[in-house]
Amino acid sequence: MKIQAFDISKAASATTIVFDALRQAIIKGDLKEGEHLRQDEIARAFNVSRIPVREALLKLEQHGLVRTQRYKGAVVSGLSLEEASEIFEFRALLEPEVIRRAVPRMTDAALAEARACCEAFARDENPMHWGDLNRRFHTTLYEASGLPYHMEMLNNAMDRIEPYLRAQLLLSDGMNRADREHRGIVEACATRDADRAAELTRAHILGARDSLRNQWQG
Amino acid sequence: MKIQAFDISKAASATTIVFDALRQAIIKGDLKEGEHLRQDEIARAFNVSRIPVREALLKLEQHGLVRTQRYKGAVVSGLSLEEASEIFEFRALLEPEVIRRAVPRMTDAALAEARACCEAFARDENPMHWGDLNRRFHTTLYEASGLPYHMEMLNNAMDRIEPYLRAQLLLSDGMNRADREHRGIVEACATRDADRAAELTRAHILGARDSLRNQWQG
DNA sequence: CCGATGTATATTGTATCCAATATCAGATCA
DNA sequence: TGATCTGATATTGGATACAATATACATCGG
Repeated sequence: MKIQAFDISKAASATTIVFDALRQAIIKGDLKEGEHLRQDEIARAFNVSRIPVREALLKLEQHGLVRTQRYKGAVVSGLSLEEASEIFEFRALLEPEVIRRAVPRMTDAALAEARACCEAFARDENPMHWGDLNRRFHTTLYEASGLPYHMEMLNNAMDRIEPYLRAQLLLSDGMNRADREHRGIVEACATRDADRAAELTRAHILGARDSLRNQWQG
Repeated sequence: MKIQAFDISKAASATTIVFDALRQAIIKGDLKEGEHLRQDEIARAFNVSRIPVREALLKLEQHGLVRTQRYKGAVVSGLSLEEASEIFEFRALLEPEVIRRAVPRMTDAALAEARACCEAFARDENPMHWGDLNRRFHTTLYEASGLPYHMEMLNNAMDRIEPYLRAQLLLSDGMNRADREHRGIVEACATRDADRAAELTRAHILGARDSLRNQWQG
């Protein structure tokens, strides 16, 4: 077999295409908090019937990205400061443990990739990319943990606070500080100091939460 | 208004009815790991079309209770020992922190209800009720935490390991030990010793994980 | 007899249609 | 004038119908 084959059962169904597009739009902030998502409108936009749209909206609701009310439809669900803080605290609980378990099993390739993320993060002028790079950085470091359930929960949590994360990076010092802290975490991993990596990760996340709080409350 | 009114928009849609029923059936073990869930069959059983059934299955998939493949349908998804262990560890990370935050705000009524759960738990002869009572016990203690996101994640985690939890309680000493540990946790809460409550909770969960591992591998 | 291929059936994915409910503008009445 | 009722329209929930795909079985050639 010379042809480039792949598992077609994982190919995109209409539902997943719509879901991915809407998810991106919400996370990236193109669809804003409180905005109504009309099934008919979305269906026309994607040239499908309302059925896959409804299923996509259902998935978005399960992910907490929209809220729906019977016969009223779906609206993009923002987070209060309290709710966002709680999710940062959720991360602050999980991620230190995840990285602690990952450090002993981390390959040099993973470390190299994490460093590359740092570089790209520091160099990239486009704030729209920062969210992605930040996420790739953390995911890269966590992959070796062998804790897929934790990772899934974290990805979900990240989805919900991504707009806040971006806002926080846009602060005067947000970007520089994140960069500094990221490099500290990588170095702790490189020296196989799991406890230190965990503690730095915890401080990194709680610091982001505090800076968010200060920003919002003035 | 003398009539007993309630928010009808929260009334059960066909989708939620089917979802709740299937969720219960999976959690209670009536539907077993690997079993196929045929849309048509379920639709006939509930006397609805396949649309609400599909939406229920989608929700179950998001909760991790079934796995679906395009054009192949949904099967009840069991957990390997590894996966179950990881979820216990997830709980062991979250629940101590949740109870720590709940202790200072816990009302006497909540403590009384938790104690009542203990009593009912110890007295009830029907193992089918133990899972529910165990869950109500923990939920009661956590409610005052003011951490709804954590609670939601925990409820989801509990759903997935409920069959394992029941199996573990059925062990010779499982039930007695759980009862003892529960009472210890309540007393720590009653004396407002948050750190002790957290530590006991952690030990309680990790102990359950270990006993599960021994049972399965031994 | 064995494996490959074609065909029938079962099952899921999606489109279209109808019913139930919400929303909003105008009419009605104090 | 202003609040309430009433219908028209918009929108969602659910049912039915059709298309795409998988699965099981029969057929055929060797």
